[in-house]
Amino acid sequence: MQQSVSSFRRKAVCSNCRLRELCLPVGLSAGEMQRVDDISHLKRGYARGDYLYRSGDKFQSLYAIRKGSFKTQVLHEDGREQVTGFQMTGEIIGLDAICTDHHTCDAVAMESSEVCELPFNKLEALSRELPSLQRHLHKIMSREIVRDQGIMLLLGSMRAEERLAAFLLNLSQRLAARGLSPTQFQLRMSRQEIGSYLGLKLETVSRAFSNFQDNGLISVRARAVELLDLPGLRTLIGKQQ
Amino acid sequence: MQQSVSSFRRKAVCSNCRLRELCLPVGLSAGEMQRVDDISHLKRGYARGDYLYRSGDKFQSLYAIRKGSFKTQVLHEDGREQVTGFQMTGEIIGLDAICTDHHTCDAVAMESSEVCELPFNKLEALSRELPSLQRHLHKIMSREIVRDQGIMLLLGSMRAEERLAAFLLNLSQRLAARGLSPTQFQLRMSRQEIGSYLGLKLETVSRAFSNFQDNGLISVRARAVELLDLPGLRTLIGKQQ
DNA sequence: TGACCGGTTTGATATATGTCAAAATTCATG
DNA sequence: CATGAATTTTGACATATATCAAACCGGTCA
Repeated sequence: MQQSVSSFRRKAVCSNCRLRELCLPVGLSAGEMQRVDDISHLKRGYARGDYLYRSGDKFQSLYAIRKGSFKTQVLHEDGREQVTGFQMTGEIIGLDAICTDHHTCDAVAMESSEVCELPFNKLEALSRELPSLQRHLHKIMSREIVRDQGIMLLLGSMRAEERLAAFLLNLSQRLAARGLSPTQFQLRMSRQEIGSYLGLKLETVSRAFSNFQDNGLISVRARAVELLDLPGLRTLIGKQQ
Repeated sequence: MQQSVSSFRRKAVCSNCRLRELCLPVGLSAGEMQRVDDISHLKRGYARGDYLYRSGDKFQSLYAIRKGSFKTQVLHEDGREQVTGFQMTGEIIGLDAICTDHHTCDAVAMESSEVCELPFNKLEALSRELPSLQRHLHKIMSREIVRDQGIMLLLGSMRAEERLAAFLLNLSQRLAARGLSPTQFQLRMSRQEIGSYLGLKLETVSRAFSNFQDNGLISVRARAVELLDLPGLRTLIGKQQ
């Protein structure tokens, strides 16, 4: 299942993977962009539940999500597992694996998805030639560190409803950045997965959703969410105790 | 206070900052090592409480801790602050700032400390020339991402005593890697700071310490800690509920 | 040495979230 | 459209951790 995926290489065609719009939007000339395209190749046909990679897999490539979305999760020895992130179109996935040459988490498709595979050796070689690519790669890695710190803050010092509000606002902002509706969307993940990500039990997540709805902040039916009061959600965050 | 620090440049002297032993232990020839030394310079005289950098400061350099230890902390708008890490000798600090060109957290000395400043532009230029340096830099950034994911797991799914056990074992392991006693050491941080890092209140941290002591796992008096039963501490982690 | 002062420990109590269980809803399938 | 499985919601109750408060300790400075 994991490998039931067709893989194309179209050396000649620019924006093979639409990297331009996706993950490398800055500072590269058309010619430089072409060279990144040349080393990347498209992988299509990931269905909900398919693994992009598994914890322990040999590290070869980074992946730019071209369509769809993935979740990443780490498994503790004792069976506990935790979702460490939800990634959507345009985001880069696989950075965790560089340090050990093996992936440290699973990446699982949450819907029908496509990715651009970026062989890391080639990406490194190219970034030695192209300083702006090099800098961009560093920024992507740094952004991941900052993102993780934000989640640490969330997990370490926010209460349940603050966490959910922060989560919804973050989703909203990322959708907006992609030109999608920032107030009306379909969640791709279950209450269980949201809870795992936010360090909460699924019942707590569900109650927080209901509570937001009762207070007119959102409208929610199963996975269909509408954010009715963005400022209201924002002020929720930071309410100590 | 922050800038009451003397800064030396010793171009000619190799291992200016003992980078060899510190943070770049692999894959570089002596000559290559020398070139890293050449771009770095030592900054000494940080006392407990001194800032290495503050959130918002312009990003210029990474820092390799040469002596002593630092904590990093992020501040939420509403005044909440959270410790995101404790860094000790040989560790690299400042990676968060690359993505925005500004630091996103404070770095504060926890004791008398020294660092090697590594101007990032020069480090990037050099790593374009030296593939093994480039790879090493990527590994350092990736390791930080993996470390953060571990903390997310800790904050998201461990209970108070598991968190403290994980914290103590992590300290122990890092001390061992530096040839220091892994079972007997002086904590550099307060219960408050440990609590902030672990997402707990200081009283909860204190109770967990006492509890470990009552169970013969550790011996603790204020900041002096002795780990008496490492396997016991390890089995503590993973005890669901 | 003594007296402070910040940090730490301990106790009593409150509360947010977890747990368990059942009902309700949504989704997939034939 | 009907059936059943999976997910979500809701309720009652349990519990881990937070909160508040007081006592205790250890290092610092006169």
